[in-house]
Amino acid sequence: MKVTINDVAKLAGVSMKTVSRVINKEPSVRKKTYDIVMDAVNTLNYQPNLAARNLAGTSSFTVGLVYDNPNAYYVIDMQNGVLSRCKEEGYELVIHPCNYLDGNMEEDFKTMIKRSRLAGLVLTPPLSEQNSIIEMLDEMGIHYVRVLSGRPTEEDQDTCIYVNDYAAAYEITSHLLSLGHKNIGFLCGDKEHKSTTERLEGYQAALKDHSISMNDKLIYEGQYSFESGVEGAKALLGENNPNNITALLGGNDEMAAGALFASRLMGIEIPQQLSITGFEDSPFSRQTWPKLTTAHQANDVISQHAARLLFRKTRGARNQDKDIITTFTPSLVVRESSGPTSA
Amino acid sequence: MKVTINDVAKLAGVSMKTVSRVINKEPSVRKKTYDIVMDAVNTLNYQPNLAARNLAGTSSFTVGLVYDNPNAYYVIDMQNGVLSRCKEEGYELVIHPCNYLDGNMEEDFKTMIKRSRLAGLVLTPPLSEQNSIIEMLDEMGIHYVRVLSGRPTEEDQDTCIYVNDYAAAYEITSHLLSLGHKNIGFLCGDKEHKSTTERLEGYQAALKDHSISMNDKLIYEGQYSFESGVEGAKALLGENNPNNITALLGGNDEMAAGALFASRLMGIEIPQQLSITGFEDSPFSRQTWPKLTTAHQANDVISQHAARLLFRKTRGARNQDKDIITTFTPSLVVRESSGPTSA
DNA sequence: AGTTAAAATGACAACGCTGTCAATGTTCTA
DNA sequence: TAGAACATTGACAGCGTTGTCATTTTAACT
Repeated sequence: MKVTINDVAKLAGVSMKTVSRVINKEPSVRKKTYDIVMDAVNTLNYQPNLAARNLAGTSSFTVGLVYDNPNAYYVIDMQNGVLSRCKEEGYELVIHPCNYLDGNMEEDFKTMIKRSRLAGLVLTPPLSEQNSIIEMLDEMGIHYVRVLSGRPTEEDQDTCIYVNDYAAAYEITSHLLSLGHKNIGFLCGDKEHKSTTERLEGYQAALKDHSISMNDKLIYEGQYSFESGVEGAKALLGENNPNNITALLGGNDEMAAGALFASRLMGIEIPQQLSITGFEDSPFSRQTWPKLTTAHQANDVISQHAARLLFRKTRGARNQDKDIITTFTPSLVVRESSGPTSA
Repeated sequence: MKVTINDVAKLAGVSMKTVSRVINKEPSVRKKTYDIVMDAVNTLNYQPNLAARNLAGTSSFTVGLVYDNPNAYYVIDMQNGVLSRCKEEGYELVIHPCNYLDGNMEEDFKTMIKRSRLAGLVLTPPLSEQNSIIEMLDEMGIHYVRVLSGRPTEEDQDTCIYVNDYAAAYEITSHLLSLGHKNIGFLCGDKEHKSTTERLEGYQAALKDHSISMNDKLIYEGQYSFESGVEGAKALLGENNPNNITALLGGNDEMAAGALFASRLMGIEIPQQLSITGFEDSPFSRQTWPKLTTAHQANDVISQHAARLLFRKTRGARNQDKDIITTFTPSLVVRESSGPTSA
């Protein structure tokens, strides 16, 4: 029933070690031998045992995905992306949700790493921005790849995948400007997050390029949550909309949905009286009324590339994956929540 | 740097095997010895190596979570529940998203199982309902626990966790009835799913108990998706609401949100002209306008118990966890989407 | 063909743990 | 208090791989 490397070796008439070489795609195996072994592998439907591989080898076949993002859609997409690569490469995925508020995160990490020696980690924002964590990992000598909000100017192209929120925010803002909006509010996330400042800067740059002066009163800092979107919209639009805002940029889809909700409460018609945009294009940007104009972020693709980058690092020479994209720019998706100014 | 069982044994002045006994909580270790060993474990901060354990032992320390549910919130909750138990018990979790449409699911399963021998699987609906899968697992001799929609009448209390959708649907329907609604529509999911038929029966039972006759025209079969919720609401309410429906039961929160969306399109005020209810209490039932009345389903708790049940099976005598709940009934949460009939 | 270097393969000991079974200690019985 | 019965511990092999290093085969030269 259970097929081991020995069974394959016997059937192929070679040594155990040669089979090992074949399944690890090591060089210096004659083509002919390779084929014979692969035939045996296929006939027996052999699957190398992960535990044995992890135990015996210097490198491991387990990668970890670490996240502290409360957004379920985001997490699932990241998981699926990494998982799809893992499957192809014969790796196993260990997921590690965590909470930056928990003081013992460091301990937690160490435990995880001791228990199953890891090939490396994929870190997702906002946790991937925490320098203390990066330092710890460096100290421990753990490989990792970070998914970060940022612009391709930087050069850690070996350990980072960038999501260019700046450019995306610029594009969304430009979209609103082209619809005639002048007073555009921004419901941004927590400023601790890099994505927030990136998106904010993109927004500001677009305004500047259209010669529109900045107004801090149009910016509300929330926490990327639905609730804070509600609060933000109320704060910016309340008391008869003193700043005459005609469009609202949501820091993400949830905040935009919150703004939509608040608009309903205040009797504001969307998009006739107010345009609202989201960010991320999570499924629920299509499940609001009206559907949200947003920036599509291909999280599954992003995480696939993160995994590929990790594998490239991990396996050094054996794997020189060249087509890894390290910068992604979310792209504008126009739906019903944005429209021309009525004025 | 790397602490092994041998280091602990040396420090404690006992044999490797005794340390093994302690960390596995085997009986027949003298209290005094146990304490000495545990002291050594703590001083060295020892973490048993999972790969070695899996390789050497007859039982494994890896459990799998299998799902084919597209609902991200649901999946995350299930993951977190199982994960929290795994952490406590020193197990590792391997997640396995899959697609029942894929023909090669069986192969996929086998591969996963061969690669890392598993202690067992937690199966979630609707995949947990597929008899072919259960048979396959039985054949392969793999332990599993199924999370299923159903009522506690059945007796597989050793391998199943039931979610009593029947009772929950009964409760929601009763809620609507008590608000004065007589013509209550039902936007149900795919009838292939057990949850659909359970919810449908609960709805029908409630109507019956209130002496309201059934009307098939009030039932629309969708696919538990937002889109099908939109379609269903249009179908039932279109052409001037021929059946004079005043309340709509959504098969889940997404369908309810779809119905909400459709109502907007049709100019129907919620809840003044129409009450709409969801099912599951996923985060987005709080992110619609108005917020959804729904049935709260504690998915994380459910999956924790599923994991506990699996561990009990797996470890036989060593673990006689007695407080495992095997039946959960989602409970009514009243929000703004339901109200009294205007009539 | 004879030599040498390089490429391809194999033998065997790890990896860190658990299972088996034998060897001790301990407690109880008569 | 001897002897049996049981509780506690330890020695050692083996889980299925990979790393190391020795050996054989092939290719590349004179």
